Amino acid sequence: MSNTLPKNFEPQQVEEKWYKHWTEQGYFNSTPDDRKPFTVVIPPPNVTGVLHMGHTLNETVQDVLVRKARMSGFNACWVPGSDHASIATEAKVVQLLEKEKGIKKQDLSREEFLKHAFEWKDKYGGIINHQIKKLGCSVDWNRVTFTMDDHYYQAVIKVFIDLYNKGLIYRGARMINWDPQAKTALSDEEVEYKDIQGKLYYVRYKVANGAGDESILIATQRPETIMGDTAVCVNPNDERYQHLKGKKVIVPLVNREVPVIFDEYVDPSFGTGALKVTPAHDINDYNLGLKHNLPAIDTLNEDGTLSAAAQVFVGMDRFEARKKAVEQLKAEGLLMKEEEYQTRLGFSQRTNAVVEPRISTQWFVKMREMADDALNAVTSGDVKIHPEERFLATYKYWLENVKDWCISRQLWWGQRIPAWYLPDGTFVVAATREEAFQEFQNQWAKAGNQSNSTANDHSPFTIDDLTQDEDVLDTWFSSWLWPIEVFNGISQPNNPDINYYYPTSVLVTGQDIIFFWVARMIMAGMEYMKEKPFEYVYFTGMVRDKQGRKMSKSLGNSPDLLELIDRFGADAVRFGIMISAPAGNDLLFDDSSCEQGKFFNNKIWNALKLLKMWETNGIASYDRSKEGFEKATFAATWFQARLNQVKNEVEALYKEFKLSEALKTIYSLIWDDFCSWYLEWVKPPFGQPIDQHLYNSTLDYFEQLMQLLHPFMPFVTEEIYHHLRDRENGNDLAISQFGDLGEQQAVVSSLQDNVVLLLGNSLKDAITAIRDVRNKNNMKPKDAIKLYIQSDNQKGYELVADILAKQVNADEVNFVADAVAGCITTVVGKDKFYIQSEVAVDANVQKDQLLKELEYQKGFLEAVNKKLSNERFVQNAKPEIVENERKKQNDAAQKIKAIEESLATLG
RNA sequence: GGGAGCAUAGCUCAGCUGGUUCAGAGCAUCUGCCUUACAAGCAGAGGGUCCGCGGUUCGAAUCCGUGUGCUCCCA
Repeated sequence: MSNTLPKNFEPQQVEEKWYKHWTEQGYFNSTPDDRKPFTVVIPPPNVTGVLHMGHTLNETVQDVLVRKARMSGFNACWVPGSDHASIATEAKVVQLLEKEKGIKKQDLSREEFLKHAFEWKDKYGGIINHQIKKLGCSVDWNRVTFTMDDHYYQAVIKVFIDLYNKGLIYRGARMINWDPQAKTALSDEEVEYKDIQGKLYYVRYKVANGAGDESILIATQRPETIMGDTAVCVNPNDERYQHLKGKKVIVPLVNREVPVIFDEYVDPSFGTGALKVTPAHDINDYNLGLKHNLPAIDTLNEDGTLSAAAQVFVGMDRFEARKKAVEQLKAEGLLMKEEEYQTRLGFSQRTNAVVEPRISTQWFVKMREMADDALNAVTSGDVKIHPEERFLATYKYWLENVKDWCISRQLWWGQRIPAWYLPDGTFVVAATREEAFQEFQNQWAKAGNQSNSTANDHSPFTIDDLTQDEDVLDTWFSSWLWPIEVFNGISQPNNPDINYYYPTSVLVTGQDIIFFWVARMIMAGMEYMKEKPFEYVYFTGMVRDKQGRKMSKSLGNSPDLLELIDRFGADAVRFGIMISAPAGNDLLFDDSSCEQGKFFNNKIWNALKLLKMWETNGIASYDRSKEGFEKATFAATWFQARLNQVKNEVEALYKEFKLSEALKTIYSLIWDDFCSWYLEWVKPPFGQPIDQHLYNSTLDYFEQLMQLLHPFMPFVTEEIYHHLRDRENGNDLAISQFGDLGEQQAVVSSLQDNVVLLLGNSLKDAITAIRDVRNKNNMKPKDAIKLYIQSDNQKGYELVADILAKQVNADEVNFVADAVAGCITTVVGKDKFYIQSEVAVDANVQKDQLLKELEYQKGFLEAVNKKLSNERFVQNAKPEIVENERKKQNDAAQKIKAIEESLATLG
């Protein structure tokens, strides 16, 4: 331990040193034992991504909870890992291959592409882990899991097969959301809707065999889909179109005759009341088509260009085709009107391409039953959501209205769907080609095709005829197993880890993935573990910039985490994000809060320096009477009481997940109570030795404060912990247990905590009031005063008189029974303080102040009197309330008396 | 269109089951201090019709209704 501490706290060296030490000691590694587990699984970030401020918030919250649990007797286990993020990663790999190596995806085989993708993953996947380390996260690095690890891959396949066998997965042609850029299907949740200024086109459809120019006017937003029209629909009650019953109309551009159908679905007041029906390209039209048995003509290719079926504009992009279609309709005199129209369009969450409703054969999960289980888990209170009021309703609504989940993606990066096809299109679901072949044979045999010899393979197909489904599974179809499979719970059911760590304790995540992930994890948990995956879900808010804008790459308003850590230190960044993060609310993040954290580091560091200086100056052991001891150690007695009080407050705040409040409370305890009050109270005169009791107590308190703060700011606290006292190897704050430090209180006092706290408050109030007087009267800090106290509680003030004298620079403190002439008076509560000074004072200043106070107290008293004279109040209010009012009445009267007396002495 | 939430000091927010220890905190502002832990600091101070309007109540920032404004989710 050295006394040559640097002027300021230097985070860079300290952080690296401690993180290395903690991990080398294995403090973050967990294996099952007799203690209760506290399990957290990290929401796996995208493997190729970097941590943004949202992650920073999430990881910090988790680390706070995990460290707190580790220090509270739990076997804390925090599992890190990452997600393969199929669409996002594949898009990135495709893009980079083209840019860096000039390779196109279509020129690669599946195997070649995957090889590139894994290379990419190995190269960039480490960034996230590095960032998590830099932040100080206490994750178990022995448990790093990736959603494409072998065991995880197998688990996903196993679950797919199981759900298929249970009839919960099916394959079929449905209207799905198609991303023409990524060329894959999307789930409903992957589509984001935005308000767009569009146009409504009024197009004339001629009536077939109609008299002369007879036609029907149709309003559409998508004239480029006209070629796919297979009917025109009107409301059966619409007077205007009764005459069209049984008639046909001619679709423009392609001149196809289609029927006019009648359905109440059509809103007669919208547009012209006539709707063109394009079953292949609109979900509502699709449903109408099913109902009326209409053909669906798919006029689009998978990349969003027009297909041969469109007959015109073939190969043209859909938006280009829209322009052309409008031009041509105009030329043909069929376009009657264009009008501006506010509409909502679906965009792909990943590529931001306009999503195309498309009929396509995909794999789906039936959600109804599993959704019910997931709903029960939450409504029964088994899984508790924080903050509940905000998210419970959203959660319920989604689950009650859940639709089947489209899980197939036309991509290569991900778990390949374990379905095997024969050339005729029939398929089986099986983990391997061999199993699939066996299954086919069984089916073939069962169907009565008994082989006529002893040979076991007489089916008309060979194993080489089998082809595997080309598609992979939605990323979330693997993520939903996360809390189970990070402990190998699917691949090796009932292993010791899963039995010990599951269900996990708390899931910390953003509210934006409540459906994608949280709800589905609960489903998977209930389905495969018959138990919830976590006890609590804690939703953090969204991190926005100072102006309230969402942080995003395109706006460039998201700070780089490593750079922030570089500038402020990890503790300061953690402080910055936590201090501005009220539970569940969005938070406006600004660098300045990190700066505040840095200042805080420095403040603590300087308190350490002060203690080191005392050590150098010497420690004295005084012999004292009991009274003398209590007097000398009042500050310590008070701080002990205050510390106990705050510890309880913080504990309560943790229980409610009010982490930001907890940090504020600790911050204020350290800065205000410890540094500003306590240390000043016990500080010996310059160069003098400090009382041994006080010194030891101060060390104890400092230790406990560091322990209290450690979950939030692990590095600086660990560093200081080791500076405070010499520690044996293995005695580190990171694994210290709450309650173990400072249990044997250094200062034993006969005074009750609440008495001490009250007296402490009076002392603080008196100091502040007297300092205010000094300030207002322009006294220099060096100008000493003489102080006279007139109080009912002389005994109490005697105990703290030395502190008071020091804090207000009084060279004399006396107790008096009457007003002292020639003094400035200040009234604190019922007590009067007379300040005598050499400096000439302006009586008006304090007179004004006293008058102001008098006015307030009189108004206050009047209000109380009014209340107490109200019979209905006295009758109806609770007795203790009335009693309290009487007390207030009495207090106010006394205060007024004290002030008036003081005013009298001023003349 | 359906649902949820929010509105308190210049800014960001606390205020649990209604009652002047309830009108608060942190930033920001102003004043005075380079006091040998810390000027990245210390000591003080000022600042609010608790969004508008109704209601319930002895009593409303708090409960109810309504209007306005904002945010989010869903179609």
